Amino acid sequence: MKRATPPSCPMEALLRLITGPWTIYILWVLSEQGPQRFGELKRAVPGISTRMLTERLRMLQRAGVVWRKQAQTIPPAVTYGLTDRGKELRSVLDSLGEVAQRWQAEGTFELAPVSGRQLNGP
Amino acid sequence: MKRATPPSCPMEALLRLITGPWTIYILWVLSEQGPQRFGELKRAVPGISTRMLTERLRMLQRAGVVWRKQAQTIPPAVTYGLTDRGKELRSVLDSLGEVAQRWQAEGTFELAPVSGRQLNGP
DNA sequence: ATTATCAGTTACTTTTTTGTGCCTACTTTC
DNA sequence: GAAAGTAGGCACAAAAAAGTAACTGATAAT
Repeated sequence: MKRATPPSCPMEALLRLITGPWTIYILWVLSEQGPQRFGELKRAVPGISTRMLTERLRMLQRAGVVWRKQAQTIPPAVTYGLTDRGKELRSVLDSLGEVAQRWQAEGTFELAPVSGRQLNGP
Repeated sequence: MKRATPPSCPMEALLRLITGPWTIYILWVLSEQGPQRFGELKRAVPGISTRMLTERLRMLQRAGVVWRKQAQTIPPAVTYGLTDRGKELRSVLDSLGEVAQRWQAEGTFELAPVSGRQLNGP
């Protein structure tokens, strides 16, 4: 049956963006290591499949968070990087990571997902 | 086959927590409206199923973000609320919402999920 | 001459997640 | 005396997400 679609929230889009497996990992690599080519990125995010990487990048691109530059050479060379918007996002991730680390340091943060999906992040 | 499990990230647990449908919505209601009983909460989060609400609350509870007080009356009365840790999380959500609203105001933030799961938030 | 590289795309399969409906057991209300 | 509310639990089915493998097309290297 259809999935319930409750009223939308100002954060919904943003969360839909950074949510989902690999996404933050990708953003992280991109902001730490700078613009990368597809293959580099794939190697930098160990375990990700081509399909997933493509999909996530397309999503981030559509959201205007990541740019894509394609050189019409053979073989093709495609480079991805963070847009200005993407860098704004980075600051959010930083503050998120801050709390995460604080909690981790306190050590009391146990997390046994019941039905939580895998997140796959760095 | 098994899902790929790449190296873990300091933010993984935190993201796994606030990720997933309804979760932020629930946290939001709890922090805006204060402690609530199960039924109230369910009505405050329109469209959520009993199963989902229970599951999310259990998860948040295990993470120490939400407390649960059960009155052994008949019928039973169970109340949920944010712990101190949960309130810390709130500040993160606030800053997240800040960026979200800014982007929304700019209007350039389009988001057509390719294979993004539903997030279901307020 | 076969193979590898690049950046994907497509189709197919499996795994995970979510919704639905039915049940509890007692009390208060219509 | 039947119905509704309370806080869920359980089993089953549907839907969505992610993995896998095979394919693209031209070139460069072995």
